[in-house]
Amino acid sequence: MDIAHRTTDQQTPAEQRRRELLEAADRVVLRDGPKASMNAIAAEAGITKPILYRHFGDKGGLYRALATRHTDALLASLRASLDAPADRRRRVEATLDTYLASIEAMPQVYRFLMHPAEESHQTEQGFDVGRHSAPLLRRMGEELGQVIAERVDLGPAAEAQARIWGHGIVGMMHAAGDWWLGERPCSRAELVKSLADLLWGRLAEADDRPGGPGF
Amino acid sequence: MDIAHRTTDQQTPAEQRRRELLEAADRVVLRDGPKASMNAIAAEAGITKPILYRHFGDKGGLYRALATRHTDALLASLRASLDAPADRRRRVEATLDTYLASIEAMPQVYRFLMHPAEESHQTEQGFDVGRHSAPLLRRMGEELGQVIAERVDLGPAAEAQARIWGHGIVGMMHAAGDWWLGERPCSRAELVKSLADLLWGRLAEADDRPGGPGF
DNA sequence: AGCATGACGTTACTTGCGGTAACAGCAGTC
DNA sequence: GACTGCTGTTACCGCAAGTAACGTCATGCT
Repeated sequence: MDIAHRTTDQQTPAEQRRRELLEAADRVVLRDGPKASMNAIAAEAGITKPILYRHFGDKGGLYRALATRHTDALLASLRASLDAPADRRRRVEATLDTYLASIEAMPQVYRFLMHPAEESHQTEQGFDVGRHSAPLLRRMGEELGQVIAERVDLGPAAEAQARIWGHGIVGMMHAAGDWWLGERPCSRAELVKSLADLLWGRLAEADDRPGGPGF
Repeated sequence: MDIAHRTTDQQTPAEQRRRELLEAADRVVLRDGPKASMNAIAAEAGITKPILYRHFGDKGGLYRALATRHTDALLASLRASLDAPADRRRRVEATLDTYLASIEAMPQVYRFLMHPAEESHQTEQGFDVGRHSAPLLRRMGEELGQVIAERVDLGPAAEAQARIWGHGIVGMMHAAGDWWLGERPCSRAELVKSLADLLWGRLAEADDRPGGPGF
């Protein structure tokens, strides 16, 4: 009685098993969202709970492993867009579009990554507030900040500025994408163009409207 | 035996009670974060669970009531900054600063509003993905989009553009603020200035750095 | 061979939370 | 005085996370 067909024989059975479990978990999370239960995941994998716990420690561990996989994949495609040989505006638009296309194609994955619904029975309160935010946003922000620092000449205090911009731009992309995905008020291309325009300072350039409210 | 000192006698006991319960819940959520249990909240209010459920239906109802209170408060102060009589750059900076000052002053509240950790025992999967995002972001985005549409002359397709920008800018502010609150890499004033600079198109103006990586 | 180690797997349990009966006191009110 | 409606209670259900204790088979060491 052998396993039906293993993808590659070139790795330890433990790693192989872990991959299988992660893939099963993936299927369940894609189907049920972040509220997928450990029982359900175990059942999907054809086993029972304690094995999951032996492999991943706790639910957070499993989810972290899943998130890392997807995050890595998304970051890889973003890096590709960021590294395309074109002028800055083109690269920015390509990156925005890549991100939006990804979340559009896999909304469940996106939702899982952004709202992990964490819970640790013993979180200390107070100082490390922001830590619970979706780690994907942080990673993307840091990454983009680094790219900006490398490529754009920002004068003094460039380092700090670049990081701020990285996180800010990622947040802009994320929030706009989240809203767009829910309401679909326009095409993806329009959204990309509008966001790029925003980054290109069109808010500052535009005139006031006649008869402003404050006067 | 009278209640110690009631704020106003001008309301029905039911409303009065509801306010008291919400204040107790507030205290617990501020102390324990979003994972505060209904038991704990009930205990803090000096009563037991079923009363909470009679007043708020379920946990989501209570949290929604709490969130609405805080969201309204934050939006009110943001509107004040947005309406200050000054030029656009000043208003933008004032609004950013107001937001950041708020989350800096009440990080627990902020965390609660942004990560409600919702759960409904019967969520349908698929179409309404983004719905679970923090409603505060949506409200702020819509609000800002409206303000932009009212005040800024954007030519054709102004409506759509303004909403996109509203959500985008709010997302930028949020993500940058979240990161900043966690790492405190610079002063609030510096963060405000950098973000305003980003919105003012300094990313587009800046030169490439000598020796870009692509070539 | 004999035996220890350790991965894989199970059943059955504990704990804790959201949520819900079912019941008890105590207004007002016709 | 009984009816209504509010306050409050204890005690329970269902369910999910996480754990304990046990069984089983392969491997490798002496």
